[in-house]
Amino acid sequence: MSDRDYLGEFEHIIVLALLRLEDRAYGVTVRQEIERRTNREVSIGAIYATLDRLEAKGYVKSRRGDPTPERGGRSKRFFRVTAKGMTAVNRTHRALHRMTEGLDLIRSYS
Amino acid sequence: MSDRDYLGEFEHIIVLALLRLEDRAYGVTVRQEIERRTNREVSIGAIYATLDRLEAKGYVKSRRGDPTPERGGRSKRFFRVTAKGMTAVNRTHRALHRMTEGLDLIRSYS
DNA sequence: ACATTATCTATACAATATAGAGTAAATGCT
DNA sequence: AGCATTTACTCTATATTGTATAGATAATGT
Repeated sequence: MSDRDYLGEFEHIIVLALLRLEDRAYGVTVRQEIERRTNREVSIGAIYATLDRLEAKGYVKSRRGDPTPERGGRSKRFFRVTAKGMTAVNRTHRALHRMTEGLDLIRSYS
Repeated sequence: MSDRDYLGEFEHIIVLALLRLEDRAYGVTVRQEIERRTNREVSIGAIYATLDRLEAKGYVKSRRGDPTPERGGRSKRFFRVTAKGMTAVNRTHRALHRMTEGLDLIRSYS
C-alpha cells in the first residue's frame, strides 16, 4: 500500500495492457491484449481480481461506460492508470533494469 | 510448477541477482546485491524462502561451500540458476518485452 | 569451553494469482 | 411486454508467492 511498493508480476502485465489500450481498456480487451501479445491464457476472473486490487491501491481508476450500439451486452467498466500507477510501473521497471543491465546471458529488454 | 510458468516479481529479482553474482551467490550476497542495486530493503528470511521455492521448482540449485578463513561464520550455501531457470527468466522477459514495446509513456528498459 | 560472528532454518502470516460459476445489463424479436 | 441472446462483470474459493521474526547451527579465536 505504501508508496514504495512494486507491482506484482501479473499486476505489471495488466498495467502495461491498460497503457497500450488507452481509452479502450476494459476487462475483455485487457484479457485479449495479454493473450495476444504473450500467448498466455488468463481467466477473466484473474483479470478483474487484479484490476480491483490495483484500484484499491490507487494505481488505476475505473469508470462505467455508456452502452455501445452493438447487439447487446452490459455496459463496460473502463480502466485507466493513475499518476500513482505510473510511478509504480516506473519504479518496477527501474528495479528490473538495474538488476538486468550488463547481464549478457539474458535476452535484453530493448 | 509447469514449464509455462512465469517468475513472480521477487523471484525474478532474485534470479537476476544470482546471474550477476555468478559463483559468489549465497544468501547474504544476494541480499546485498538487491539492496544495493534497487534500494529495496529485504529481510534475509524473504531471500531464503524464495530461494527454497525456486529450488523446489528446479529453477536454481544449491550446494554447500567450504568454510572460509574468516573470523567465524557458518559455511555458505551457494546457488546457481539451472537451464530450466534460464528458460523461465527468458520467458518472463519476453512477455514483459512484448507488453512494453512501442509504449513511449514508459521509461524504456534499454 | 565459551563468546563472537556469520549464516541458515522454521514458522507464520499477508498479499497476489488463478479458476470457474454465477449474475447483470443491454438489445432484438415475437 | 416477455424472453432469448449477447456481452460483460461479480463473487467465492483456493493455491501460490512474498515477507518478517525468531531461533538454530557452524566456524573461529581466546
